[in-house]
Order: sequence, then structure tokens, then C-alpha cells
Amino acid sequence: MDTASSSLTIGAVAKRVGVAIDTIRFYEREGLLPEPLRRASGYRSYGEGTIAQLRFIRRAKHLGFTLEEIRELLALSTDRRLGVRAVKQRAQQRLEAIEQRIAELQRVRDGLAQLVESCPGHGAPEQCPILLALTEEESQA
Amino acid sequence: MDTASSSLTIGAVAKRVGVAIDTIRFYEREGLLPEPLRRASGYRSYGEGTIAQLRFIRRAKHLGFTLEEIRELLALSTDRRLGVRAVKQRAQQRLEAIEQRIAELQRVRDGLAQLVESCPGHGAPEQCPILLALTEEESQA
DNA sequence: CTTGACTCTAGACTTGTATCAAGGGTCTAG
DNA sequence: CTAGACCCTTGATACAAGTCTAGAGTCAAG
Repeated sequence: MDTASSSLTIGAVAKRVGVAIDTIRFYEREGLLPEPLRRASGYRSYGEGTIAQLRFIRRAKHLGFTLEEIRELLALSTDRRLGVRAVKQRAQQRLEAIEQRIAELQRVRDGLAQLVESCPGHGAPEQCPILLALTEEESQA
Repeated sequence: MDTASSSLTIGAVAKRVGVAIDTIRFYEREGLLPEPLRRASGYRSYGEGTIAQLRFIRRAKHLGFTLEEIRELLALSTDRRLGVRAVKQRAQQRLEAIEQRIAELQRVRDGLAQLVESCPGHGAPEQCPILLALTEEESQA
């Protein structure tokens, strides 16, 4: 349980977090990770904090945040005044976006399910409800 | 109700379908639309069929099909032997993909909703459940 | 000291779906 | 006949989030 900043190479970090080396360098360029210390050779030298931060990024990505939003979350997460309020607000926005997306997909699913159900799976293309639905005029849903 | 192939310019088609001119040329390059007739001047000359086909593409896109899949649907839609069966199959696959996506988003939503609910919206960053969840070790979900 | 695995940089490439720009030719209303 | 709107082609650009390459330097083990 050593939380001290031991010295990890980029490859070791990548392996521990389960992310590609290139991705780490990419995040650094994009400002999602601070510039690390360097050995004399120029090799990047990371501590445990980087592992935590990469996991933060991964989890946030999994919750559907974009890298842009994650960059903001990372900044907020250290702001003692506004941080928590703003973080909650962003999370709520994300939640709403997800709910909208779900609702939209459900509408699409219902439409498609109905078509699939009503299609016999054989016969003339002119009678296939799926093809008809795709071809039909707007007027009737 | 004139279904004959009147002669439409690309701009007229674009306006009627509600799609950009560039998109029409792009679809042509991508094989989603057949190469149209040309006037002596080189102008593309379209009939009503193109309008229908563009609407087909738009509806299929709205159902979540990729352009690649739509290209295939278009080919299948004119196959009198296998068309209907194959179209139904593709629609079913699409449906399953959509349902998986919905389920995944619902999991994400539930997790995020719980976090948002449990966050007071003020106080120290170290106590914010959202930030904690993003930072925490894997062990407990 | 050599070998093989690792790392460095800069920059090009990927995927999907378009959208835009440059530099020209055409069509139509007045 | 001319102005303005429209169309042509080719090739570049955009977005997100990486992924890959080339060519060179470094590290650890035997």
C-alpha cells in the first residue's frame, strides 16, 4: 500500500491502467494529464497519481463524458469553492443527455420492432413492410 | 401524381428532400445513388425515383443503419429471391444492436443518477460522491 | 557487449459522414 | 447581353479519439 510516487515508465502505466501508450501521450498533449517528470534519458517518469487520474478519465469516458468535458471535470475536481457544485451540475447535464438519447433510441426501437414483426420474411419486395416503410411517402406514419 | 421521370437539377432534388447538394454527390460517389443522366452541359438530371431513394436513405439512417448497411439494403431491396428474407434479417440485427445500446445506456444512466442524487452539491471535493466514484479503486462497484 | 524490449519525437493516418473551397462553366430573367 | 444563381470537378477539411510509422536513442539481462 505504497502511495508514494514511485517511478513508472509509460509502458508500466499503460499496462496497469489497461490503456495504450499512445493514448497516454495523446492525453498529455490534450491537457488531460500533466506533463510528467523526465529521466535524464528523456523517458517519462510517472507516479501513482497518474494511475488514479487515468482511471478517472476512463470511468468518466464510460459515463459518456467527452474528453473536453473530462478536462473540465478534472479542473473542477480541485476547485474547493465551486468544484462540487459545478461537478454535480455537469453530471446532471450528462444524465439528461443520456436520458434523451435513451428515449430517442426507444422510439427508433419501437418503430423497427413493429416493422420486423409485421414482415413475413418472404414474398415480393413490394409487399415487405420494412421496405415499404423506408420507401413510403411522409404522409402516414 | 406524375411518377414519370421529370428532369430535376441536383439543387431541386436537394431542396425537395431536405439534404445538401454535396451530400447527394457524396452518396453518388459512395454508390448509394446510381449515376444520373447528364444534360449536354454536364449537369446531373434526376427523376422522381431519386427523391424516393434519398428518402429511403434518410429513413434508414434515422433507424440507425450505417451508410454501408444502407447500401446493402438498397441492393437487397431489388432482389426478388432473397431480398425480403435478408432485409428482415438485417432489420433484426439492427434491432438487437439498438436494444443492446439501450440497455448499456440504461446501466450508465442508473449509475450516474445514483451519484447525482447522493451528491449534496456543496462541500469539500473529497466528499463529493461523483468525484469519489471517478477516483475510487475498482474493488467496489 | 550484444540483443531485444522499451522509449523518444514529429507527423501521417484511421473511421464515418459529410462539408467546403477554388476555379471554372451554364442557365435564366430582365 | 448581362447579372446572379446555379452547376461542374478535384481535392482539402472537419470532428473525436485515438493509432501507427519511421528513424533514432535507451535500458536490462545474459
